[in-house]
Parts: sequence; structure tokens; C-alpha cells
Amino acid sequence: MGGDQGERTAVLPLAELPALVAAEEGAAEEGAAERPRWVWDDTRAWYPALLRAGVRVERCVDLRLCHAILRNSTLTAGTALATAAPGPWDTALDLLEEPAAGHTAHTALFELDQPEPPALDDRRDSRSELFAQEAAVAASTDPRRLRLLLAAESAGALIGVELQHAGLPYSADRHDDLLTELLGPRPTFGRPPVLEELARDVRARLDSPDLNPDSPPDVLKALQRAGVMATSTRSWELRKLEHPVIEPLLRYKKLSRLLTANGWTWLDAWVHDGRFRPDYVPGGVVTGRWATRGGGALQLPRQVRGAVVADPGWKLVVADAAQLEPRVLTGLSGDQAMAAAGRGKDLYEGIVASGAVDERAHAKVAMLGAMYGATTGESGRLMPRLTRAFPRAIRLVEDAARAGERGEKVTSRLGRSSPLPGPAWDAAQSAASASDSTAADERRARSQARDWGRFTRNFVVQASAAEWALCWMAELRNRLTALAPGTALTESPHLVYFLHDEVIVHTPADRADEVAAAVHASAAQAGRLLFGAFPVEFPVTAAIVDSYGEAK
DNA sequence: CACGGGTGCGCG
DNA sequence: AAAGCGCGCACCCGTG
Repeated sequence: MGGDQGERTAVLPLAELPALVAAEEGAAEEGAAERPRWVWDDTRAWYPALLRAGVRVERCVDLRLCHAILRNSTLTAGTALATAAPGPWDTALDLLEEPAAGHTAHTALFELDQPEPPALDDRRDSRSELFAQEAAVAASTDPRRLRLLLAAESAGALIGVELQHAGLPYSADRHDDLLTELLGPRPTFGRPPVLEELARDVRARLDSPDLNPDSPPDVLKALQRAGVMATSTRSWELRKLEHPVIEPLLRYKKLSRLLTANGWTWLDAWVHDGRFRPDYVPGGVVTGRWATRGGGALQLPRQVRGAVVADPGWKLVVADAAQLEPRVLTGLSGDQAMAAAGRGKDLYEGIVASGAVDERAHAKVAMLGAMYGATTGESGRLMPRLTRAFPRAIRLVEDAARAGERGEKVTSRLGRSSPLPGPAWDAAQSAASASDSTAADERRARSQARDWGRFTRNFVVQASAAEWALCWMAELRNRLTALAPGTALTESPHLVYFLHDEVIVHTPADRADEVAAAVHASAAQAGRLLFGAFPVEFPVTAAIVDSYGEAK
């Protein structure tokens, strides 16, 4: 429970924890005590049971997530925590989890690797870890930013568990209707009727009665036999070709994708009692973005978003940050010209108005190219114009790319650093600089260096954008709690979805306007937290709707 | 039969 | 190699 003076120690049965947490949080609610910040090894291990017991936690330190940040950050380089040999806090979460009952193969593997796995508590000492982390932050080159990052990351961990607990309101009936409309009735086995008919059509038009349309190699061969000069079966490539089979084949691929990714099987597995409950993994991506495990929540196709429906008497507030990454780049680089281009309007229109490019689509493709490292094509051609108009912003991503090419780390706004390239990368660079290096060695080394440079170029922007989004969401969470203090999570406005630069709040209809206001205020606050007084704006849209499909 | 790489496509 | 970043997931198919 933190490094407070006047320490109290209590050992209690697990079953009594919810009551203790509730008492401490409740005391803070009534102003009788300081708000606790719960310190634990892993939010995903502790918080779900508390929520099930009806207990919410306002603040925490997720030691596992914070450790990962501090271990690798350039701001804490040289601290004891960063230089220590790898320990239990560096072990992947999966290896520490209890193997699920019945998964004997997993158990066997586990025992093979670690004959006598010690108990969790022996391996991870949360007290000493907390002190080590506090020392590392205090000794860092920017404690303020790191503290903010660790707080935001930990808030994200709480939110991830709360999102799963609440679930995204989801109408299985609407989803089923959509599937039936597009694919025909659900078959007990084999392809749905519409897909079967399309498969028949494709086979006929290619004169290949045995063709398996799900096998790209088969399809490619059949296309070539029919005289279609395709080199792959990717949709974007097929679309450019002329042949009577192309249209039904594309339709087959699109519907087949819907069936396999979000068909009835997905519905059965992931939607229960009117809620879609994916497993969010905060910090699951190197850049600090979230990942999901199962359910594919971050790839929910636009096609099915109409099935996300508010409960009767409730609304969804669907909020989206406009042009988040270029705006984050603006703040990172302190580019006044780009800040002006984004002030009070669509950033891409602002770039057009600045005279740098002719039309919005060009502004967008040029900005994406700058942040992703495009060298050829339209995007590459637009780069010089962008560089002339916004030299500071472009220099920032170019510098990040050069650092990556040299094999160095780069660091986000709040202090998350990129990983170093692996041994294969080092070996390739060494081979190229050896006295007996071949032209092929040098080509390979240069190519890999550029690849890594594109990664680090994008890392600074994507990681900082992820930090903005965390701050936005954490701030919003606090404001939502304040709208209805003391109520259970799902009885008052609460977050139900997060998608990189987008959130959805489920709210009683009569609070929707307040929620929308909170969404805007939180975005402004996130901008100040990351970039202080620098005048970069972060406009967000907040649509009050009954269904996700109505937004945008 | 299990696995893992490759392919393709959904999202930002 | 779509034009470049970050992902997850389902499927095919060759390999052991």
C-alpha cells in the first residue's frame, strides 16, 4: 500500500480484500482519508474479482507495466532498476500464469522449462519493487514526465479491466440479422448459401470445377489458366483486372472474411447477455498501444458496428480524436506552422490552406508518408513540399529515423523508449562493415537499417499518441466517476470501448450531454498534460447515438 | 495430428 | 513493394 510513513501491515484472507478496499475507497469518498493508490503486481490478477464484488478502485500502480517502461526508458538508463540482471518482473506474464485446468500439454512444457516453479510471492516482491521503481524515477532525467506516464499506464490497466467487466453493449440479434441478410441462413455445416452460390459461380467462370476458393495458390493458378495476369490474389490487385470472375470472386472474399472473422462462431464465442467482452491487453504493443487477446476487438469491422446498440433509455457517446498522430507530431516538434494549420479546423484542410499542397487527400497521404517513412510513390513525391512548409515537424521524424538506422533507441514524449534491434540486425551491420564484406552484405545491412529507421520514426509518434490517448481516457474516467459518485460502474456513465484514438461511453440518455462535454474537456486536458502551453489543439468529435453504426 | 510460416485482410 | 508504421486472427499448406 505504498511507501507511506506510519505503515500499517495487515495480512488477511483473500475473500476479505474487497471489503477492505471498499472501506478505504469509501473513506476517501467522504473526505475522511487520503485517496489510496493501490500497489499490486498486476491489475489483471487483482481487479476483476474486486469489480465482481462491486468494488471500484480509483488509482493504482501496476508494477508489472511500470517495470517494463522503467527498465527500457532512456530517461532511467543507469539506474539500479535498469541495470540489474533480468528478474521475475521481466518474465513474460504468460509464464507466470497458472496453467488452465485441463491443459496438460501446457503443464508439461512449463515443468520441462522450470522443474519447480516457485510460488508467485517468492518470485515477485511488490514492496521492494515499488521502492526500486520510485528510486529509478527520482534518479531519472525527467521524473515529472515519467510519473505521468506511469500513472497513465496504471490507469489504463484499471480501465482495461473495467471495459471487460462492463462489456460493449451488443445486439446478437442485429448481428445475426446482418449475417443472414448477407450470407443467407446459418448452415448446420458447410458454407452458407450465398457463399456456396458464389463459389459455384467462381468455379464456373474459371472452368475449374474442383477449385477451392479459400486456397490462394489454387485461385491464382486457376486465374492464370483463364488468362488473368494476376501475381497474387489480394483484393486490391484483383480489382485492377478485367475478367468476369473478378466481381464474384471479390464478393466471395469479402463475405468469406465476414464469416470467418465475425460470423456466427465469433458471435457464439464472444457475445453473451447482450455484451461483447474482449480481453484487452494494455501496453500489449511495443509503442504502448493496447492489444487484445481473442475476440479481435480492435478490428471490429465497420460492417458490423450497427450491432453495437445502447440499452433502452441509454445512449452511446462515440468519441474520436481528429488527426491525432499529426497533431501529436506537432506538439512533439513544437512546429508553430503546423499548430496554426490545425487550429480551429481540420488539420489536413489547414495544410492545404497553408499552400503546401493542393488538396486534402494530398495533405493526408503526405503526412502519413512522413510519419511512416514513405520514400516512393505519391507520398514520397509530396515530402519535399511538406518539409519546406513544416521543417520542424519533419526534422523530428527524420532525426528519429536516423537514430534507428544507427541502432539507437528513441523515446516518446513521456518517456517510453523503443527496443533495441536484435542480434541478427547487429550481425548484419557488422558483416557490412567488415573488411571482407560483399555488396550483398552491404545491401542487406542498409535495407535492415532503413527498416529499423522507419520503425523508430513511427515509434516516437505512435507511442506519444498512445500516451495522449491514455491521458484522455484516464481523465475522462475520472470525470465520469465524478458525474455520479458512489454508484456502481455499470449504473452510471462508463467507458465501454477503446480503439487507439476513439472511445465509447455508455450512459443514461439524460447524462449524454454532460458526457460529451467531459469528452471534450478531457481531450483539452490531455493536450496540456503532454505539451503544456504549446498551442497545439486536439479536437475530438462526440456523437450521441443509439448505435455505433450511426457514428461517422 | 500438431506446429509454424505464409497469406490475406480487418482495425488504427 | 500498394506506400510507409503498429497490430490480431483465420485459414492453408508444408513439415516433422
